[in-house]
Amino acid sequence: MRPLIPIPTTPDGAVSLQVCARIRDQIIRGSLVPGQRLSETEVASTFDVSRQPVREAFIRLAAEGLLEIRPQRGTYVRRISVASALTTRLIREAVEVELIRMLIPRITAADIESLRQQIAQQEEVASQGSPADFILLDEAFHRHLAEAAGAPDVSDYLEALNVQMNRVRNMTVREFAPDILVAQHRAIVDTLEAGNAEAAETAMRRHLRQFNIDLPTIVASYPDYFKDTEALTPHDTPL
Amino acid sequence: MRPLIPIPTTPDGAVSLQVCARIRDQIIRGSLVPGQRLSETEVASTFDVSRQPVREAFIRLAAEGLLEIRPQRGTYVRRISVASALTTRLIREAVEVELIRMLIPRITAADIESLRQQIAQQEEVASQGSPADFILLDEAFHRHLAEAAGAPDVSDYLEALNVQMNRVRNMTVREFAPDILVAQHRAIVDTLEAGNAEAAETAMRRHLRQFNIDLPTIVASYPDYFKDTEALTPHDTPL
DNA sequence: TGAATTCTACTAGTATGGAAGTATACCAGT
DNA sequence: ACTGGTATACTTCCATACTAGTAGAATTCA
Repeated sequence: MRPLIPIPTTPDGAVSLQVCARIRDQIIRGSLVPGQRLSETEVASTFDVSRQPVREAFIRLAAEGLLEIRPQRGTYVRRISVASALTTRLIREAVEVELIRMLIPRITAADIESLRQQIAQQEEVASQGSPADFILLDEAFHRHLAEAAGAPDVSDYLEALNVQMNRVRNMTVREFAPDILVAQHRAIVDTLEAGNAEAAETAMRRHLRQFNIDLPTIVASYPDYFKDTEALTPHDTPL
Repeated sequence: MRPLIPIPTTPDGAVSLQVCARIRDQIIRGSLVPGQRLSETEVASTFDVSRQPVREAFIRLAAEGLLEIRPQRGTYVRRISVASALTTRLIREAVEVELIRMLIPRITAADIESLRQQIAQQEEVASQGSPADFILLDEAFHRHLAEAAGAPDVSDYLEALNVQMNRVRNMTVREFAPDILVAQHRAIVDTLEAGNAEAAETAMRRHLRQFNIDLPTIVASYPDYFKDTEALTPHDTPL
């Protein structure tokens, strides 16, 4: 089995939570690959703790949809469901479009400026940074949109929805082309600055549907990281 | 402490999951009230199992947002956050409006008929059934809309989002006026049948914003079932 | 009387042993 | 060669004992 990367001091509270955080990180960043087996005993000895906290960490991660516990059989890193990735993307599009609508009448010049600065940062990281770094900036961008729209809490839910999609992005370093996303971000800000509601909505939809364009290639490259691969007939028409 | 209702045979698999399911049910149906304390030992002896499976059930329920585990202190039925209830409602509105848009071009006569039948059932239950029964019918109605729109999986996510809102409905039997909701359902179907996209969208928004109208009264009646009560300045304008 | 302190009875968290179940390798019989 | 049974080495799950940390009552001291 592919070894777990050893701990570099996680100064959290309960051991169970520390283990949970570390494994979650490794799954999202892709160093634990979908389908891989994780044994309670093995992880316990790796982290040098007893089995119980590991078990509880597994339960939490299973609840988050990152692990799959098959009773008396084994625990595995959950494969990414294509169907649910498509569904969460659809939900995200609906919500972000709504945010755009709320945003149009109340966006300020300061917002525009801040967003442009973020895009500049994204441009740098896009050329030289890792996908994980870019994802952080991307989330910050969308979070700013939600805040400016007057519904900051929404981004918490959106980011939770995005976990599976981010796993995809992180494991496909090659196929991942962040510069396209940066350009789309810029298009969104341009239309927002112009106060053109319809164009902004379209720009946002096009941006989020990029995922549907990329997904088939990725699934073809890493078929056994996914399940439900037959679901690849996205219900949305390309904008 | 208010006693837990003893088990009436839950034929599931693992003990941990049985306990989890029973407690979840009691929280959602309101027989375990927000803020109430739940001791691992006490629950364990009530269900006549050891502490460990109870503990694991608690972890699951905490991940679902139904319990709050305060380390070394105690475990409590989570109070309902007004802020997050408002946020989830907003998200739901965005998604259901998107479903309406997808639905308009593809809805069939059979769909309309089925929806009307469901409304007839709702009318019966509204006058004599319990909130829990009505909620089931309500969810079925919205699920049918999602299926007809070609995105059946969306309802799974929506129902998960709705858990906290349903807790509110279940504990407020008095204030709960399902006949208003039935009328709103009928308005939605009417506009859908007419093929009027804009009107259907408006009808759906009005329907879902009913929650924002009801919430202040409910919070005033049961203040200590909530936290964040100061968040009660909903960001949406009444349609 | 009042305030600080210690003691006690809780709590959740962890460690460990063993029970029940599953998959696989091995071997016997056809 | 192939099928069927069995032993074995796993797995997750549950029970129990113990640790550590918290809240509050009782006690002590000013």
